[in-house]
Amino acid sequence: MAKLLQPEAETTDPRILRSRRMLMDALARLLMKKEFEDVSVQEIADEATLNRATFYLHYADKNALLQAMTESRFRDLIERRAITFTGCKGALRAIALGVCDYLVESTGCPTQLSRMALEGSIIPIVEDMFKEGLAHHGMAADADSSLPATTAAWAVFGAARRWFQSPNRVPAEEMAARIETMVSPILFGASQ
Amino acid sequence: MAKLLQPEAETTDPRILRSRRMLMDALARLLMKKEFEDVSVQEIADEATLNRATFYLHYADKNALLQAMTESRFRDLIERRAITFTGCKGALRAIALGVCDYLVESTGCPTQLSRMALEGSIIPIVEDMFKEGLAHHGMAADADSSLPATTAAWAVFGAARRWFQSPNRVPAEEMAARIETMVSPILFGASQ
DNA sequence: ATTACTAAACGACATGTGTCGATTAAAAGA
DNA sequence: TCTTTTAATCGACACATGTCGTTTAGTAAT
Repeated sequence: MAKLLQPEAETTDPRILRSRRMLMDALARLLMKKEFEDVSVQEIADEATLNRATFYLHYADKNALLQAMTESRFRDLIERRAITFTGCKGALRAIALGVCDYLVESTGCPTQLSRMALEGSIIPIVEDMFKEGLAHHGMAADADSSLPATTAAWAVFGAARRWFQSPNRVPAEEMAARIETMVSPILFGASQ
Repeated sequence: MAKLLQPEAETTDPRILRSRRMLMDALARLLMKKEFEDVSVQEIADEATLNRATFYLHYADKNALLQAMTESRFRDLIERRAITFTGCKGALRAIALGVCDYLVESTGCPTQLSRMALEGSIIPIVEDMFKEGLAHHGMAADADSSLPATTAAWAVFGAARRWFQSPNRVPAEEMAARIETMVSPILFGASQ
């Protein structure tokens, strides 16, 4: 495993940003035609009109690209909706709805999801939002407050994933409400 | 992807059982020396004193073997403790403790866990236990009762995983109790 | 014991993976 | 403008992956 270029987005070099954007876009385009497992690094590089070696300057393998792409696009969706977890229940529902909608609009076929490791990119983001919200709400952001954040994030993702893969889906809004009901005791305590 | 032999354990042919057992044991031995990512199918086959092609008769790739091994060993642990989810809170705590202990005793180094997809094998088992328990408890095992089971399973695994990766772990028993407190409203409703 | 069945072994193949060193070219500062 | 820096390209390499057809040998039933 050779070292990559700038670890994350912490760069302003237009060449780096351009290459990463093109790789993500290329993968997104390929995923509309075939399954992730059947996409090779060579194909991604070709689709992005980049050399295969350039791919490895940025990502360790195609899974790392998938992770980065998922993270970037999920962040976009959250930002587009201007969701901030203020620590209220409504925000929890909005986040759950965001996860549901993201799965629908990003993953063509539900069967694909099972083989893709999206949890690694989505859950940490949701977790951070919960942590921020709980900190804003007065609770200190120590290890005690971050355990519920982690647990709630996994619960939300697991529920949304299950919903997305179920044959007859109820509307996303209804699912988000049910997730809120189930998950809010984790964050706010069983009393509320 | 060629088709494999008997889909799962539904075989009595001693040759098949022997090969699978040897492959799982070989992988377990190799994981004590190096990371999963650095283990090749050839190494696994050599360690198991089997031909590499024989590996592919049983598993699609090394991830599939890891999944099968994890599932088998986690089931063993549950069975050894004779845990049955009767629908009571105590059973939930026992299951949470089982997941915590499994992570400790099966995964050498916590950093390995992040790159391994164990959730795919552990969560479904926990989920099934929850479903069974809820059904026993009178609730019908329809889609409505299985959503909490899924959600709770993800929550338990996420919390246990976080605990396992944290630097200064509290005792597993204490963690199991905290998981029980957080997760039980998902299964039993926020009222109880 | 003979037979039918089929898992395991073996060698070989095309393709994909990850890395390397050397070269070219684009970005940014003097 | 010139210079420095470093990303991108290119060809090549050793190795891993997944599959195939054939042969060997273990299993189970007659």
